[in-house]
Amino acid sequence: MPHSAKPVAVKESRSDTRERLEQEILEAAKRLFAVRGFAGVSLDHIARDVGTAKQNLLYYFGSKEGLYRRVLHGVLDVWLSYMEAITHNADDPEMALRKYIAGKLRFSREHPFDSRVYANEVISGAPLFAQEIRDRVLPALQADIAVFNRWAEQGVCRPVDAAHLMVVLWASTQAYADFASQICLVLGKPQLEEQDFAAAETLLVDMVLKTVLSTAT
Amino acid sequence: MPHSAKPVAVKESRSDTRERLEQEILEAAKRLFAVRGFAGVSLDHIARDVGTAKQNLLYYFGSKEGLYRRVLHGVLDVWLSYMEAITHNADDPEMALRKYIAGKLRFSREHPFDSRVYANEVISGAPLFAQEIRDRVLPALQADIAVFNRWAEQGVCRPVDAAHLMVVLWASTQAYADFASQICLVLGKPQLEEQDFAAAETLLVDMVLKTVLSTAT
DNA sequence: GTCTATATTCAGATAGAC
DNA sequence: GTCTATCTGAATATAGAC
Repeated sequence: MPHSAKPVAVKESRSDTRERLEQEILEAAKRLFAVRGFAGVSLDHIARDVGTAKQNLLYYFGSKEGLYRRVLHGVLDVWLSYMEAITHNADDPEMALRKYIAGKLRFSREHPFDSRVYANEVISGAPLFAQEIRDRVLPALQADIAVFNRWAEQGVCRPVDAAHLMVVLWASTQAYADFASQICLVLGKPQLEEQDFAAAETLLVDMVLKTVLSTAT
Repeated sequence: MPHSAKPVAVKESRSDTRERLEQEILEAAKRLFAVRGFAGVSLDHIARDVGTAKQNLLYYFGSKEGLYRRVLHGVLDVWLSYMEAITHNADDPEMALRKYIAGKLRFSREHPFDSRVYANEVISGAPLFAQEIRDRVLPALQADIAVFNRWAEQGVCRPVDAAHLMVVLWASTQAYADFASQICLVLGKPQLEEQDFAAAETLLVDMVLKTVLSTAT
């Protein structure tokens, strides 16, 4: 590219490069934090993974904790984007539940590292994450629970303990990311395949619909 | 105690002291590893917690990894002791499932740190634990799955995907230990109480029995 | 068996040249 | 903005006195 290119274009190109490198760093950090936890990963570790020096990570993110917070923030963005099925289908319980389960399992399949970073943080008592969970996750969960309760009032579904049902759905679907290594051992295969997620979805949908929609009280 | 006490008694008393201190160290290490992970805890940390010096931990356990392995081994002992409900009630599906769910929830309630150490290790891909899981956990799980399949053959329960049902049970019950901090946020209380575990048990038993025992195919 | 002292490695973070 | 060099603290582990 000739040096006569417009300064604006050059500037954008440079900031694009920086943007891309930042994203690469965040992705690598996510993968490593997911497996070894915050304390188990060094900046050197991450830097080598993306082919740069740890000083650059500090230049970009200020500190290791700063980098980790950025990772957490991105994880939560992804996490929340898969959470909207229930409130977006509030007029059709069966559809809402089917889509919610399918979406959460897709999250586990497509973003296993995000799921594990989240799990690690929650297991630790969410020391850095608590406020963000309170501000962003809790409202989403409570909206879902409110929808369940409305369904029960309207008589379109059985009165269930919505909070605990959410725990079951949440734990069962995320297990296919967080505890994949053990599920693989049980299934006797090196890694989970599409059919395993399909089988999980069939079972979970069956269980939940039987519980929530059955006519018997 | 006079010095004329029998040497054997003295010896036993001393090894008892050592035994007790070792147990104290293992308990403290378990609590800390559960929350901060293997890399997130230093020997100093653990030593201060039990009121001794880190050199003693090294004297007792050889290395940090040695201590961690001992913790893992103990965790697995506890974990397995709560797993026997299904094979011990193989002639009564409803009883077996009720007892299994109740037992796993009791494990989460009574041994939350064991559960979290186990979870941390599995999320990391069980680098130190894989062999022991293969040798001790897998046979137990496969025995449970075999019982399910036998029930289906005998027609006393619906043909379910037993492996995935185990995942749901396992994940849902352990969530009440591993993800307690988030469940507390959702329930709006500082910590889980007996009634929360009771509500979880009611819902899970309801879901599983509806799925496994309902007459419709 | 327990304590003091220390060797050694490695981490996060900073300073300064370019 | 990126690199080399370095500071500082902390961690595992060992040696040796008592």
